[in-house]
Amino acid sequence: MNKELEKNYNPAEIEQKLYEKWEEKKYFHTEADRSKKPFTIVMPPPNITGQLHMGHALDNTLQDILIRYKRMQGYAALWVPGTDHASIATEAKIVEKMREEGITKEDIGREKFLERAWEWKKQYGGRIVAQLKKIGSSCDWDRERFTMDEGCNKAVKEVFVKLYDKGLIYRGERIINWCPKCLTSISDAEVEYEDQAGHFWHLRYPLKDGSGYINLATTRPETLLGDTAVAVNPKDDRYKDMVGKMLILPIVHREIPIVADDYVDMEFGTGVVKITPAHDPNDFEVGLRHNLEVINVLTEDAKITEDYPKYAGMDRYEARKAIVKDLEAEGALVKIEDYSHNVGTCYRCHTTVEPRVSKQWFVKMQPLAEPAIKAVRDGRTKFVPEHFDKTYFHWMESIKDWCISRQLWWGHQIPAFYCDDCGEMVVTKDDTCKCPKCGKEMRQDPDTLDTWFSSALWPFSTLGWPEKTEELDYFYPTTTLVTGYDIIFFWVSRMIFSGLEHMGDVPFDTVLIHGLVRDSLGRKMSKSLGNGIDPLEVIDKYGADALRFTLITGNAPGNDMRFYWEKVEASRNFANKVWNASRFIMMNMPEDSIKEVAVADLTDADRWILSKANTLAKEVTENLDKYEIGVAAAKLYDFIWEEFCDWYIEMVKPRLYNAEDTTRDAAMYTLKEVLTISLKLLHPYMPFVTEEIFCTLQAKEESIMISEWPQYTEERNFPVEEESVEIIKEAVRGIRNTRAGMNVPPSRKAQVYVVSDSEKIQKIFEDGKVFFATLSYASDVIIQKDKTGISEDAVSTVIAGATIYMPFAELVDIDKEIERLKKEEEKLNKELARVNGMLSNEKFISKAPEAKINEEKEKKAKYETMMEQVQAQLLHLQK
RNA sequence: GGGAUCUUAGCUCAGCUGGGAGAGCAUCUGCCUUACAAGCAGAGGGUCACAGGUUCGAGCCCUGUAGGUCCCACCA
Repeated sequence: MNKELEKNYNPAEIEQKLYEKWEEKKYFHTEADRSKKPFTIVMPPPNITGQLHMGHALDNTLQDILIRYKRMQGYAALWVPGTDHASIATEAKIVEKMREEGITKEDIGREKFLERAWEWKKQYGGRIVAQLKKIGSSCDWDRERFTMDEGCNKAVKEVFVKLYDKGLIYRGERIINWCPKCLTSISDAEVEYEDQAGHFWHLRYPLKDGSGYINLATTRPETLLGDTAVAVNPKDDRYKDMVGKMLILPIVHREIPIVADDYVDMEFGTGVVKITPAHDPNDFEVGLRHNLEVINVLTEDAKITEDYPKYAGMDRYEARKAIVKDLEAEGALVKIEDYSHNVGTCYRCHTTVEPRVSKQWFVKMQPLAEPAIKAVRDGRTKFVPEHFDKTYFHWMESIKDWCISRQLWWGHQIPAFYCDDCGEMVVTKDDTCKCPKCGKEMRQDPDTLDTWFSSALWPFSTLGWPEKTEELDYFYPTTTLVTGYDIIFFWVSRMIFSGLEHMGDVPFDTVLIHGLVRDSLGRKMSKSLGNGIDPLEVIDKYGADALRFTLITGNAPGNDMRFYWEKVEASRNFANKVWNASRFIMMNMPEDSIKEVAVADLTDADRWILSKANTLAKEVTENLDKYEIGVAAAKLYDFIWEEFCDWYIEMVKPRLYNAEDTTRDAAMYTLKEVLTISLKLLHPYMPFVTEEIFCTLQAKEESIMISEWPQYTEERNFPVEEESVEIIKEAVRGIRNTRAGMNVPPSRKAQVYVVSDSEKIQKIFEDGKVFFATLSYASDVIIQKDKTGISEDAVSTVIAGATIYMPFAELVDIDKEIERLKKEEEKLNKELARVNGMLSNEKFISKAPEAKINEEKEKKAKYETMMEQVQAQLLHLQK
């Protein structure tokens, strides 16, 4: 024994050390190298306010697996990391912190506020980066970016000015979604709808001429203050005569008209809608069509304005109560109904959003969306799983203009300047601007841009755009984008149209979509529920490899998964299995290096496992190329644990323990070879254990990270040997089964007779005698062509072409043995019935592919011989 | 209202282009066999939601039904 590993794998001690080594050696750094093919991933930038959660852990594990795999395959594999300034989230946190100190934004002013924000960034921006390192992310930290760094700022301005000049960015007074808590506009995508229990207040508005009333219902009585009309459907006979008449608005006692508009659904309610253009997007549209006045009744924090002294200063819900009370007093309230409806809330703070008319900046979406839809339709960008393209199309096809201005300070300030004297406006990349008309210093628009405006440029801004860099030329378009389905709208779609618009090409070939990590009850992990599991805690307890493996196994792309500690434990056990198999191999490794062994000197068992490993390399590679990451992981798990550890290592033990064995070198060679292949294939999934073992095993090599990815080769394909070993495995399983059924402990060895008249089978067992004996707990293996000399009461097991007998000294329970054989007979009968059914079906014979037919014929022959053997044995025992 | 997706063992989930139902955990029975008890050898357990259809053949493809999850949508 020359190299020693501890009995159990202890990740804590190893991970930190290895990560530091990798960073030091610059393995993560990638240059544009024309002799290689590029493989590029840009990391979805986590928010600087954020802490690593399971979503990040999953997202980054997937990316790291792909990057490590491609790097080993010899690609110039670049993974660009970075963080997002997250304007609204960060600003909210800073404001909150200031509130605790008793100060407001306005108290300190924009400049001082931004100083605080940068301070915050300095303090917390690094936190998430450190956490990403903990899970083993092999990103190129030399290229780390920030959405508000100099380069990104430049890109943002460039894009803004370019789109403005093309007429694709405009400023206008529109009704937008306003968050009364964050005090900013938000885009349509940032509104989350939730069902809320509310009421339907049925009101009646009197006609001015005193000829009666019109009944209508509303969920928001307080907006009545801003009503400037009532609308009915033009086809509605009930109200035909009333169109054009005037109503007296209750409480306010303003005269408002009855207008006819198609928007009104005759079937719904009374078929009458009150129109409040300032506080409802549909009403706004109706207002535009009928030239109605827009009366704003709410302040920016959703309180009634000074225009209505009785309610001034009340927030919208207080005002609602007061107004309902007054309506009742005035006799305008008909009835109140319970009603559940969909209410828009702010995706950040979940305050009910208030539609509000204001002057904002917008991106004109139609011209940008069209090529973006086409790009995905043409397959220039593919979603995995594919069906997410439907989500994308649906959104893109019904997209409205994107409100990009925010009434926030933390972010990219809009590069538009106004002249306070003459009202001139200039959009420019310059930091300051003089009025082209009157020469006066202009004032920059105080608003900032939506956070997603800068992240939309991420795939090219991080590579140097708008400069023409070598990186941009070489690494763009990026290869794969890995992200959750929850941000297809926010981010993926915007990157696609931005890439097409500014780079003239899609930003990535493939979008790999993953689901959410939920708790063990299937609930979303959330702060408010307190059910979140900290990935760092998992790493501390079980290691990063175990966490990574847990997150990607047993899960198909795009599907949500549940987090179970038991699953982490199973993954940890797997890491430990790999560790111990390696430990075993190294314990038996000779001091001097292992000899190269010629193929001719390999035993069937060696060829069998080499062949299996060879196939594994092929399959894992194919699976990874198809983004079937979980499937590949399962294959690795099965191969390493079952084939390699439970079978091959056990097969090889007698050869290792016997110094005289002439095939000892071949065994050592094969063990090391298969272990190395396994480690390499496993490395993208479990980078730490594999590196630690690899460096001990392959003393001459620097790191598994930069070693070569195993490739399938014809020379390692041994179908004949595979078949032979599988026959012996079948015999071993039969023997173990028989023994277990009789409760014979492994320590109780027995003679094992292999009886077969097939020379081929005799030879297989002759060649595999050494390991067959160990695996079947045999004291001795005797191979012969008939039953000569085998005790009458020997128990048996049947495989195709051979019957295996185990005479035990003591009496065995004959009845039990008969019962077991009968069960066997029954099973074979069923199989034969199935095969015969197929083969006697004329249509099957005429239509099924020939290979399939032959396969079934072979099975039939096999079952028939087995059946004969079982029946012979039964007959013998029943005598 | 539209769309997506799911329904497979007690639980959580895999199942690639249609060709004899799998894993992990749990349960049961034996084993401290000198790599690993975080282990080894066995066992039990499934009308693949339901109903049709296509096919020689369906967990997989098509249609419908039921239930769950999610997304989108202006029904006041």
